[in-house]
Amino acid sequence: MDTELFKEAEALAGFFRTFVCARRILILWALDHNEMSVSQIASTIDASVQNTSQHLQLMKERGILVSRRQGQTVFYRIADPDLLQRYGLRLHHPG
Amino acid sequence: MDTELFKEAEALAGFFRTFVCARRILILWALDHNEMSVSQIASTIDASVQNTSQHLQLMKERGILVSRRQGQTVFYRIADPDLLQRYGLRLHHPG
DNA sequence: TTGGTATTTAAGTATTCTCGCAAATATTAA
DNA sequence: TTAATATTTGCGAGAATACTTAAATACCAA
Repeated sequence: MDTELFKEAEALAGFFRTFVCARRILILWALDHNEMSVSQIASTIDASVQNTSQHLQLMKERGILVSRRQGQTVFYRIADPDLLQRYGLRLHHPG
Repeated sequence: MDTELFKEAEALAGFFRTFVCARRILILWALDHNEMSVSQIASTIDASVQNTSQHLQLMKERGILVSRRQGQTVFYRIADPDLLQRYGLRLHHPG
């Protein structure tokens, strides 16, 4: 078994761990072509601000989101606009 | 928070749980355009036959793999040939 | 039937992960 | 400084999961 191959599989698996949580997928859908504050996102996905912040941090650490602060408010957005398309993450039945 | 939206996010998250395990990604790479027996796959990904069988069962239950038996041997293959492409699962640096 | 090979299943363990709660930090305004 | 708002962080409980070992099942040949 090739070690390099296993390492690449491990890296890809780690990347996909981002998408195993429904709330994080809802966050990605909310941020599709949008920038939103933490509390706006929390409200949208019906989660606590703390929990939302934890998810946002995790996705930021993995390079999936970026953030900017404006006063007291922190806005998050998707780093790569093509992310949802590239990884088949789009909502299938929008409405 | 729309319940339907949450249910779809949950379904997609469940689907992505398939890809959070390096060995399962290695299995998908091994089966790309190939059909292989359980023991062949186990040998290829350097895992026990039991563990490999468990992963194969899981992916079959989720509709990702299909199998056929020929005598004592069970062969697995990827159900949808476009799966790896559609979900960004391809090996980035093939060698 | 008996024996051999291929695969599946069951049970137990250790690790990982999400979440809620509470406390801490950051920024602004008075 | 003090108070108010927005966000982040630390901690512990409960659930989910990958792996190992051992046993069971399926099929074929003699």
